[in-house]
Amino acid sequence: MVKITQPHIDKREHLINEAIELFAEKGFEGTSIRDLATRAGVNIAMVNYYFGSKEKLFEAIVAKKASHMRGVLDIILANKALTEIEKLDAIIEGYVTRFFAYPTFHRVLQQELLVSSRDHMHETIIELFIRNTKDVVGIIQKGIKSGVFKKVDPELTFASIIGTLNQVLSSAMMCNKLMNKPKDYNPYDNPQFKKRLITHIQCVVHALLLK
Amino acid sequence: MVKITQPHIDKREHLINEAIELFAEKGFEGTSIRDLATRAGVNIAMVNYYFGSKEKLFEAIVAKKASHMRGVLDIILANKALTEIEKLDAIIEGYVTRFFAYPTFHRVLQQELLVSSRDHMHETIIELFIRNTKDVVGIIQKGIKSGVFKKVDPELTFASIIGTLNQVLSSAMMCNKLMNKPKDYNPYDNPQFKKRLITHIQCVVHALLLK
DNA sequence: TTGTTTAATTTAAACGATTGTTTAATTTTG
DNA sequence: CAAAATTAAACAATCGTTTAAATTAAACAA
Repeated sequence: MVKITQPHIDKREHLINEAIELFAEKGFEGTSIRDLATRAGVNIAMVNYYFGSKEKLFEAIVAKKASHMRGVLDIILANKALTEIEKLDAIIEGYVTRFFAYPTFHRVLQQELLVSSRDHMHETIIELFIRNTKDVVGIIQKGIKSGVFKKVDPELTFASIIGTLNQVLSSAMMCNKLMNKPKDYNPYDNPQFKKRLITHIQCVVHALLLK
Repeated sequence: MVKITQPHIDKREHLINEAIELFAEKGFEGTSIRDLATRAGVNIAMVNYYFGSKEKLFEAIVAKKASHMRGVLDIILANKALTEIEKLDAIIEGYVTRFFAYPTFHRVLQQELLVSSRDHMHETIIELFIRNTKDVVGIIQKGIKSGVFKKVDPELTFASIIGTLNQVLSSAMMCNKLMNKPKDYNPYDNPQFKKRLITHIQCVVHALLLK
């Protein structure tokens, strides 16, 4: 007898992945559990069975995926062989690579940053951002103190890095219009576009910081 | 006899303004018409009476407020006395001023850019962005051709300008944490912070473009 | 001004549909 | 056989919207 349903190794993970796609497209409130259950091919009750509630599913999503950039940052920060500007270059590449690998997830995070009604979730995401911000700001400040960097605004410089990336990530349709690609094209699958973005942000940081 | 209700010159406008605040805080789907009616001090039926539907209320919001930057851009573009870099500086100041004057409205727009489920609304907002993008990109390309600007990526340069601004705008709580302000502080009311942001973005553009 | 008529506004109540969640029975698994 | 997973069905609550009656405002003739 042939199995009709896919052999999901971990149904929890499958639900999380499908939820990210739906949340990114329709938003958290705009996505119903029935939408999700249908799309994931499971019963309506399974979401509450696995996660307890819709909101806890959201927390599970954040808990599972949001801390990845921490590891990347820690490795770069611990690398004594890198100069400050090389660290920043590596961080930029790390961010773009990560965001391009999971564009829908980071769209969900951005949505939650904009919507402040789910207080706990909002603060959790901000905490993550703040820690990363302080690390990058620290590198910039160190470079300024040692005289390698010009005296810029460290916090807003990081805002420019992440902001540029988020701007590109916020709407695929907009990217496609600007690149004359068809409407349903996925710009985040395009390695040339990814390279172009990395180069641009690095250029911005170089121009702003290096004397 | 004293009037109990406030003398709203235009109830339509009052509803729009309250809706912007609620949509910015809770999102479009996260805001119920009952929420809005209660907050605005009107009956539940009034939203549909004035706008026809919740979605048309949203369209009314966009139609009323979204085209303002066009006028600002047109004036700057038509000013023959300005050099390219002066135009860009003026555009940056215009954008920051506008966004700081109506931070909640622009948060609503950003949300709608992230959520692509309401197709018509999504495209409308993108059209507005695209037009403005093309104008700014045009200035940068002109500067590059005449040899005044370095050969940068014009589209992504605009993404950096708007992206930096949107990043700052996306969460007041984050701004406050970075500036060591209390949780309920409104950073967009702070003229020094506004000046700081204008200066930073202009610095970025100068560093990136000027030889 | 006056009273009358018509239109615009506002209201409370109800509409059906959909929401997240729970239940209790059933099937699958180890 | 016991535990875990899955199901269909129902739960109360809330959603956007509509209705039909009540109120207010505007228009107009006398």
